[in-house]
Amino acid sequence: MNAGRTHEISAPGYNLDVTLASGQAFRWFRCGRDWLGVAGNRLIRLRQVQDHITAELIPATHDIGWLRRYLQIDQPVHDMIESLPADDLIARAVTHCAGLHILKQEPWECLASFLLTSARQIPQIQKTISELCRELGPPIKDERGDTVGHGFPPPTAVADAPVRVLRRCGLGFRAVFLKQVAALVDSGKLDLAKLERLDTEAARQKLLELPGVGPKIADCVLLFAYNRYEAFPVDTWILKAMRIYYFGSKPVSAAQVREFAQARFGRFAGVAQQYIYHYTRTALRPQLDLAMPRRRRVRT
DNA sequence: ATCCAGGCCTGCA
DNA sequence: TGCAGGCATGGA
Repeated sequence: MNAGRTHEISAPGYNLDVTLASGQAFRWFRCGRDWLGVAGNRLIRLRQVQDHITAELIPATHDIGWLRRYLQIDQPVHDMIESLPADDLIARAVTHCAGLHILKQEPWECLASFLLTSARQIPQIQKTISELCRELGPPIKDERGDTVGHGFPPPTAVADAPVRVLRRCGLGFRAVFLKQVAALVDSGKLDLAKLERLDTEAARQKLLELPGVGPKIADCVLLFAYNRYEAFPVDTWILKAMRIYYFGSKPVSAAQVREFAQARFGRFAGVAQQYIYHYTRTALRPQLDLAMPRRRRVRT
């Protein structure tokens, strides 16, 4: 083993699989028992065995404090969950996703990534982001100088890229939004570090001013980059599940569901959201298709 | 072929 | 304020 290349992290109560598979971050891929991904401009291989996570990093480093922080190893999710109402949906989700943690991602990457999520499926999002990084991201080199991956492109790189290049990565209509937001960050008109100091509602308003960012994406950034655990993103899956479990399948709006969740789940609503989201997508999906079948075209 | 995807923006009532 | 249609692109 090269010095600084592999590390052992004690992580009792942590479930790496559900955490990385739950659609918070889009640069992780399961590789047998391992997870392979890029974070902090390093290629990282992670494997959990019982209460320990092994991390292999390229380039090597002795400082894994930032990785602990990214994974939120010390996050007291158990205590947060205890504070949630123990109703049927929460109980099922918490059991199904035991050990799921909320990551703490770099704000620019998180914002840019979720800008690309609208009206797309997760595998497609992953593919697009991979393309974007390969096209515009800084190369990651191993000790022999070979390129083994790419970091996430900084705002400057995206702001300077022609829309045509972004489109080539598969961004579609989101290309213009991403370029505009990148320019705002690059110029300093949007200071993502400063959002950390604002209260959640003020930060949310700032995010909502951005082109292509609405309530759902803003809440994702608040939750996954700034760890504002009260933020409750309402996507199509959350909407379906919440309608069924709390509204008797009535077609309530996303805004109504969000208001309801804020009141019911309180300061850890976002944690509840991620558990419900992953549970719904993995365990509940077939039942949902049954409960709300796709509309068939009516023949005339 | 048609619908939908971790939505958002615009235009119209 | 609320809602339908449009937006690029690809998978089911």
